[in-house]
Amino acid sequence: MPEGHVLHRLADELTAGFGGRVVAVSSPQGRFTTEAMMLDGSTLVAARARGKHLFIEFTGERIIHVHLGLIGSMTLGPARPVVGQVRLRLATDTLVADLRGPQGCRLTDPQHEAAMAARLGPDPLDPAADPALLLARVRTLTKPVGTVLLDQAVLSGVGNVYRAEVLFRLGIDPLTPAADLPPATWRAIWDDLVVLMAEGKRQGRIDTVRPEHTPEAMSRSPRTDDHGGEVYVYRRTDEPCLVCGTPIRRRDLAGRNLFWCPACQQGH
DNA sequence: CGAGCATGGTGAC
DNA sequence: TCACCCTGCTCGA
Repeated sequence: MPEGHVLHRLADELTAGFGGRVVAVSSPQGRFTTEAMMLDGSTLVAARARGKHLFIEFTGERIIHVHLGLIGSMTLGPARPVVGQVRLRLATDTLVADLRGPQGCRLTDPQHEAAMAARLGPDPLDPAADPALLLARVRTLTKPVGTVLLDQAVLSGVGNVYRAEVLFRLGIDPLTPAADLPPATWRAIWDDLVVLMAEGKRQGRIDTVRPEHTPEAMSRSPRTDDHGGEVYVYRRTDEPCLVCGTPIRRRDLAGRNLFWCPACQQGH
């Protein structure tokens, strides 16, 4: 369930719970045993997120690079027995972090982290990110905006939910060629993502509906989807648009399900 | 209880 | 473009 907000939240939790502490590192499942043994008993310095990548730094410039992929998860909680397949466990006397089903988990170094960071576009959750890099990049791209938003080299941290929701909120047709959108529109996309993703990080869920369209305001039932948030179009195929009532549509774009309102999203 | 699917990305072809 | 990674949930039989 990971878009960028999940990784940034996780990085903060790891730093708060394990930063400056001696950490027991293990790999109950066995796929990371060699690396875990080298780190076991080391002090965790800090954890950082860059887009959807997570970097957990230990003393001696040793860094665990984690990518959760589609199905991976990392959960923090009180000390408890290992249940199921745990690729990596970080533990103190009172706190445990279990990594399950990640796409990637490897021991690397600062050079590798820097190289990875260099391949990523600006991250709306990075306070130091420069949206000018995004604007310069998209000026030459003819692919649809709905495709470009998922390209981590152009913009990092955005996933399939934020893609659909930010395009709806700004009334943009997802198939509009990226370069056809005026710079001001791309700037508006960036600004909206900064707000939405910061809120997503803070709440631990994705909420994108404006106050006037909330379940309370519209006397409708709250949404109970996997990510738990209130959204306009994501996974609402054939349901009425919360703004105009037109059935929400779905199609494949960039290998992922795209959801949009054909009536509200005609502009660019 | 099995099939299908999912907020993601890689690598083979 | 597709198989695959590998987990957890939902849905239909």
